[in-house]
Amino acid sequence: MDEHGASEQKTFSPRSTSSPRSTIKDVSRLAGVSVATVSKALNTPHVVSEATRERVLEAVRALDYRPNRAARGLVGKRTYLVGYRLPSVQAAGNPTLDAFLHSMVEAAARHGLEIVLSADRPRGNPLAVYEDMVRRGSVDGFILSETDYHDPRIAYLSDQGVPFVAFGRTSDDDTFSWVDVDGAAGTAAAVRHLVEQGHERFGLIAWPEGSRTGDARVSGVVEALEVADLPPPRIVRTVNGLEEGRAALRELLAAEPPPTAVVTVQDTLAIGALLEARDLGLEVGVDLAVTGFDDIPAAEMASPPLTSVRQPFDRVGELLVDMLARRLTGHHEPEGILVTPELIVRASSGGGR
Amino acid sequence: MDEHGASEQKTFSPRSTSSPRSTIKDVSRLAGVSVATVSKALNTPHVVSEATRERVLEAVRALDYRPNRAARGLVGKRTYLVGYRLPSVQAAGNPTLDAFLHSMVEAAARHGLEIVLSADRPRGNPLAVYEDMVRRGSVDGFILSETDYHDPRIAYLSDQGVPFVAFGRTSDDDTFSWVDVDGAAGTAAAVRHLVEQGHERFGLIAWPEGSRTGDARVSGVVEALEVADLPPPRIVRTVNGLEEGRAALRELLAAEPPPTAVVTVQDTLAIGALLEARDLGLEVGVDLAVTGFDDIPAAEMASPPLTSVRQPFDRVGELLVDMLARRLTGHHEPEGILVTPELIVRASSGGGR
DNA sequence: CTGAAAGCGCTTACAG
DNA sequence: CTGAAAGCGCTTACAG
Repeated sequence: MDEHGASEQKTFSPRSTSSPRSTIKDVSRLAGVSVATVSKALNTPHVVSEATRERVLEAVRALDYRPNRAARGLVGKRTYLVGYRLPSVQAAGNPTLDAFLHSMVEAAARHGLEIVLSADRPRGNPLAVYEDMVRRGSVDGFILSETDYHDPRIAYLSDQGVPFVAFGRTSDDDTFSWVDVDGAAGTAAAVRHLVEQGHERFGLIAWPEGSRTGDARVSGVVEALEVADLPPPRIVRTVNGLEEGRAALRELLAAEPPPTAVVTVQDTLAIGALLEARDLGLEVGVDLAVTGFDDIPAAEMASPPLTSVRQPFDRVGELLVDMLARRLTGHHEPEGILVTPELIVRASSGGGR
Repeated sequence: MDEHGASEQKTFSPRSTSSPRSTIKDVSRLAGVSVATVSKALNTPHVVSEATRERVLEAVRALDYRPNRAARGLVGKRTYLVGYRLPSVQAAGNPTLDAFLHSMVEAAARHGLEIVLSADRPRGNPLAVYEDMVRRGSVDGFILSETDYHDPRIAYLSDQGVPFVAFGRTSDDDTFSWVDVDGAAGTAAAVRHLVEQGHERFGLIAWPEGSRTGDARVSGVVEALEVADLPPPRIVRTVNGLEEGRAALRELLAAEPPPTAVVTVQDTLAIGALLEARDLGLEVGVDLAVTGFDDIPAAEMASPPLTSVRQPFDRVGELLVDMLARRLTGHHEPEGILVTPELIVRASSGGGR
C-alpha cells in the first residue's frame, strides 16, 4: 500500500550518534568556568562579565545544552508544568477542545511552560487527581475549566495555596482569577438580531436550570426581550441531543400562536430543531428562524446553515495561561476578564416577515 | 446572574490548613526508619520486613505522602511524562482529538504516566519542539500522530534512542512500534456495502495523492471494486471542505453515465456532496448514495444522516500508551497493531435500485 | 533486613 | 565578578 517509505527508511538513521545529553558540568568544563557561573550566565546574565557570558553561551551552543527539567525543578521548587483536566467526554460537544488546547499550549510555550493533562477518574473523589498532582509537586499550578457553582476544586486549591485560574466565574465576588465568556451577551445578540428581522414571538430551548453556563444563556434571552419590550420566551428545557431538539421544537410549535423564532442554548439542539422543522414542512430561515450556540463544525454544514454564537476559545486559552503565568511570577491580586462571544449570522435566522 | 455561589464560597475554604507537602524525611521520622527504608518499602516492598513495611505505609497514609516527581525523576532518569504534539489545527476536522486524548490520558494514568502537550511551532524546524524536550530530559518518550511518509521525527528519535510509538505506519518494514487504522479496509467496507445495495458505477472524492492516510483510503475503494468485478471509480481529487465536496460532486455527475454511488475520504467532503446533490434536485439515499469517513458529529446531523467509517480512536490511544509503557519498561522489539474501522450505516447510502 | 553515603543536575546564598 | 559548598528530595549500590 505504500512502497514509498520502505527502502529510504535507512537514510534517516545515520547510525546512532545519540549524543548523551550534555549537563551543566560539560558546559562549565568547555567554557572553563564553574558550574555556578554557567547557571548565572543563563539565569541572571547581568551578574557575570560580558566576556564570561559569551564564552558560556558559546559552550552552550556547541553542546546544544538545555538545563535538565527535573534538576531545575527540584532546587527551584518549580516544575514549569501546568495541570489541565480534560473535560469529561460526555460533556457533549466540546467541539472546541481543539482550539482551546492549542491556544493554551502555544501561550504556555511562550512562558516556558507546558501543559500536563489529566482525566477525571470515573466516579470517586473529583479532587483526587488534583490532590495527587499537588502532593507530588508535579505542576506549578492549574487551569480549571467546566467550573460550576460551588466547584470544590476552587476551595481545595485556594486552601492549599496552589496557583490556579479558572475558565468561568462561580459567583460575583470571586476571589480567584478567571476568564469567562459572556453567555448572556451571546444569546442577547441572537435575540436582537432576530428582533431586527421582525420576530416578536420567541421560543427558547434550554438546559435544565442550575448550570452556570446554561443559566447565563437563558438570562440573555429573557433580558434582551424585556429590553425590546416583547413578551418573554416560551421555554422548553431538555438535555443536549438531536432528538431532544426535535421534541422541544414540536412542543414549542404546539403553542397558540406558535413562536416564529427559536433560540437555543446549544447547536445540537438547534440542528435537531432544524431537522424537525423540515420534516414538519417548514422552511427554516423563511417560515421559522432558529439560532444555536457554540458554532460547532456541523453548524456551517447544516441546511440551511445555522446562525450561531461563537465563543473565542483561542483567546480564552491564551488569556488563562497569561494570567496563570503572572500568578506564578508573583502577581497575586485576582483578576477577571469577561470575553464577548460573536454572533455568526447564517441563513437559519431569516424570516420574520 | 448567579447569586448561588456568592455567600457559600467561604464554606469551602476552612482556613488555610495548607499542609506543607510532606517529604520522605517526614515519613522516615514518623515511621522511625531511615529514608532508604521508606524508599524501599514503597518501591521494592519485598526487600523490607512486613512489620517495617506496615509502619512505613501507615506513616505514608498519615502524612498523605507522595514521592516528589522532580526528585524521583532526577535520580531515576525517569520523568513519568510522555510527550504528545497536538495535530495542527488546520488538519481539518480532528473531530476526534477529544476521544483520542482521553483514551491516552486515561491509559497513561493506569501506568503512572502523564501526557505533556506541545504544539507545532509556526514554520521553522518541525523537530525543534522534540529536540527541546529531549535535551532537557522533560519526557520519557513520545507518542507521534499525523505520521506520514518519511517522517523526520522518526529518524530523529530513533537516532537519539528516545522511546516512541507512532499512530500510523510509514512503510511496510517499519522498525518502530506503531498502531494504525486500516483505512483501506474502511473504504472497502463502504464499497462492499454499496455493492450489496446494487450500485455498480462509483465515484470517489479523494485528497491529492501522496498522503499516507489518503492513499490507503483510495486503494481500499479501488481494490474492493476489483474484487467485485466492477469498473474502477471515477476519481476527483481535492482538499477538505464543503465547497470542495460540492464541486467534486458536480464534476463526478458530469460523467456519462454518472455514478450512482459516491465514496469520499472524509466527511466534510461527503456532506458538501450531500448539500450539492440536494440543490441539484437529487434525493440522497434514493437517487444517489454517498458515504463519508471519520464519522464526525456532523455526519449524524446531516440530512439524510451520513453513512461513514468510524475510526476507533479510543482504542488507538490506549494501545499506543500501553505499547509505549512496555517500551519504557524494557520491552524492545517493535510491534505493530492494525485496527479495523467500523462502517456506520445511515440513510445516505441507500438507493442503487 | 536496615541504614549511611553518594549522587542525580541543577540553583542559591555565601565568601573571596 | 567568580567559585566552593550546601542542598533540593529522592534512589541505589554497598556495608553491616
